[in-house]
Amino acid sequence: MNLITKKLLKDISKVKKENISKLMVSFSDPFRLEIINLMMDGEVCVCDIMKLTKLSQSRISYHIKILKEAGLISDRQEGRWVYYSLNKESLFLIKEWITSLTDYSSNKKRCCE
Amino acid sequence: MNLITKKLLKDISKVKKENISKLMVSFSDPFRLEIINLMMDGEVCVCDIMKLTKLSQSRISYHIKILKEAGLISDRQEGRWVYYSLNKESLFLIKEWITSLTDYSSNKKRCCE
DNA sequence: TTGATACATCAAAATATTTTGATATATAAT
DNA sequence: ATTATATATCAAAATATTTTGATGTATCAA
Repeated sequence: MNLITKKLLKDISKVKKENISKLMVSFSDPFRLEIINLMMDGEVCVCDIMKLTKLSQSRISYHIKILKEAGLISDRQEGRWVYYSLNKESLFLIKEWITSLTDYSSNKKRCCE
Repeated sequence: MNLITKKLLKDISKVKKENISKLMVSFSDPFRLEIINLMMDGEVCVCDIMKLTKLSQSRISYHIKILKEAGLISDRQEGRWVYYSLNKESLFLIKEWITSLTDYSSNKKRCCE
């Protein structure tokens, strides 16, 4: 990896560090993973999630809030219902970050002697 | 997405669900992200991390343990030192999972009326 | 064999996250 | 107007994670 790439990556990571961290937190709960999974089939409302998971309403709202604040999902209100869906931009951001980890990490051996 | 792809994905996700979950948890702490970042330059020992981050030794060992149990890092002992490095296989696993999220999630609109 | 270094582990304390049940708000139907 | 539905928010309780400081183990050097 050359210096320019390295600098670029550093700049990117500075801007995105907080974002990444929040996104990662949003992935770190099994129920949130489950909710994310449901959203793969398209928009869902809290009531859908209730039916499909048997989680309580406030519990779902809590996790939805975490996902929303991380920017992982978007919402659209229509009458009484709020429809949530995955925000692909955020997913790309994470993919990009993971890719930079795999592509630019060194295999250099260390020796403390 | 056709049915075969869908079934395949389901099978993959069944096997990897626990793995993914653990990997995601391992990413969810800012200090662990920092440690991961250090490992991009190659192997590091706990003593390196101590110098570079000012975290206490037991604190680092704790986070290292989380990362190791998630399968995100590998270790190699040499004398008194243990060298840790990123496990690229795990990174690929995550990337693959994120990719499946972006590639196979639907934009279908929902309507509760 | 003694002392120093590198790291792991442990239990207790500190802190953070999650769950629960109650209440609030907004929309819509009667 | 009143009632029902969908969701958000809140404070308290339950749980989980993280930090700390102490102690343990293994390796090496003197």
